[in-house]
Amino acid sequence: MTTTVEFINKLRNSGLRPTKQRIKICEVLFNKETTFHFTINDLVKIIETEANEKISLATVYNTIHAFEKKGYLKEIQIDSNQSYFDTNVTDHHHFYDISEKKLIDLDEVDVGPINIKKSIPGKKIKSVEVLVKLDTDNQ
Amino acid sequence: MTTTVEFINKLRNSGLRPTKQRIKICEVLFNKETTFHFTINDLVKIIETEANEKISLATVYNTIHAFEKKGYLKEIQIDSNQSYFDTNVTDHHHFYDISEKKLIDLDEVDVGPINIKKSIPGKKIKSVEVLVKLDTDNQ
DNA sequence: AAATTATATTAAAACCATTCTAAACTGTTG
DNA sequence: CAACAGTTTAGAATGGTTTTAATATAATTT
Repeated sequence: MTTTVEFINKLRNSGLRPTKQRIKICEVLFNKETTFHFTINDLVKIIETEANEKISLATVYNTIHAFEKKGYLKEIQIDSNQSYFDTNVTDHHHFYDISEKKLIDLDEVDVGPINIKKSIPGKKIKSVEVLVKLDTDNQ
Repeated sequence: MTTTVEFINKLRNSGLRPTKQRIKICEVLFNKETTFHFTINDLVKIIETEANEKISLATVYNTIHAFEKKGYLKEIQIDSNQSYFDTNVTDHHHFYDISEKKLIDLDEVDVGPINIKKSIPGKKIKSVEVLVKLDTDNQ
């Protein structure tokens, strides 16, 4: 449980003005028991229902991108035309359930270490992402 | 080197009518020394310059999706708003060079086996994709 | 606490990759 | 060759995301 004041400080410390909209989005994203995955559309709906408020789409996009840049969110890319975001910013991989269009976290131990043996001169590895696609198992 | 007749047979055998456009796209995609990665935009440009022909965008999309469904192409998803395709349909992973927006193949041996230790009831693993993002290495 | 400045929000328009539409065209089959 | 089913096409539509430029709000200065 994080208080509004703590979100305000967190925002200010990151150089983001603690506006009403940003605080609301913080509360919606970072006051959950567990981390979760969402699309922008999901988030807008959550804000409308859970918080019974309306934040313009542009602001939602701006805020999410600002939070991502600050490292409070991670973007995950799937074979889809929309972006998924994850409030779990620790290093981990994902299942993607194709039929339900849902992401499921994989712990580091579920995948094991991945050691990339090839390297490209002048380039360094920024991230290693594993995406495991799941299908319905009809025997 | 594959002849036009061979492409015609390949198409017919897959239940795809060998139209002028599909044959041309086969030649552009599958008559190269090596496999490669491309976007729809890349492909349209290649057709226009290399083959000096014009195929409507809708046809290019239709054909690429048909080829993908038949297993002649693989789609690769990157943190981008456009799809990449790969003429290399063997099991392999990728580097993604962020600054150059280019994909580079990783052989199976460059990554090693990945053993997913978690499973979801009623779901089976359809694919395991590793994407290694590369940044410029300025020491 | 008012005035000033800098930043954020907003609705609506623009953007752009992709898909759809429906009319014209082409390969196939008998 | 006629008839049919599948294919191509230009242009319109779609939908997620970004831009615009006017308005509002937070921070800073006076």
